[in-house]
Amino acid sequence: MKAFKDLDPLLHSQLRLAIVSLLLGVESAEFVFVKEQTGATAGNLSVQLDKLSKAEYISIEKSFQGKKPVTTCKITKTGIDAFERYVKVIKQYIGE
Amino acid sequence: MKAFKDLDPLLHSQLRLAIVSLLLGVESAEFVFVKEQTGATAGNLSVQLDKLSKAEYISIEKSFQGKKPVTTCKITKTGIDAFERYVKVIKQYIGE
DNA sequence: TAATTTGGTTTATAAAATAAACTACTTTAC
DNA sequence: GTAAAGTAGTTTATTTTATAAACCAAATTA
Repeated sequence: MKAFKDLDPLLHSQLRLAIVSLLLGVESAEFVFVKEQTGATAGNLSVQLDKLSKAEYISIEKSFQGKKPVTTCKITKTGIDAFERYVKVIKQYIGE
Repeated sequence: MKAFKDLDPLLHSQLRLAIVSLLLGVESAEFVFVKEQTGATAGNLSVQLDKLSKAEYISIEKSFQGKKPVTTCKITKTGIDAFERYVKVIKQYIGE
């Protein structure tokens, strides 16, 4: 049974998957960097980071670097676990 | 660069991905079978099959088995190619 | 000091998923 | 034979998501 609901809908989104995948490879990343790497618009990115943050898949810290506001994102344990589950399911789909 | 738009949006949908993945493993499949395997509602399935069919990722044939209408789905070359591209991209995301 | 850039957020619009209602039969029960 | 229930879907309406556009505040540059 390939129940389509098995794929975590929070991760199964073009942009959110790219974000989480990116964050997995780094200690943390700033808003602007994530924006550049994913090619997302700032608005879209802001919304999706918020969703991931509310689910506690990532943590977000706001600070200042000199006078510039800096938004720093970091994946959480919850996020890593969810991603690993997602990978297991998607692998069944792509037959690996 | 993990541009989030690289993931074919037609395939990057919970249900449509499940459908295409399922069809890849069989010669062809009937509506009711796909519905059972994916756990989709008939309405949702009807809509998504239509989209895949319009993009020519699958072909749909309607016939009768005795007196019952039967909708038979089959993946096309276009669908297989699109799926293979999708797999390449998603693998970059899940780090394989 | 007026435009431009930076780093975002908020709000509006477009697209997708889902559910509900409906169609067109067929089968079963009375 | 006819009323109720089942099968195999489609169509339409509603809700949820994704995306884009508009906006804001502060800083920088011309």
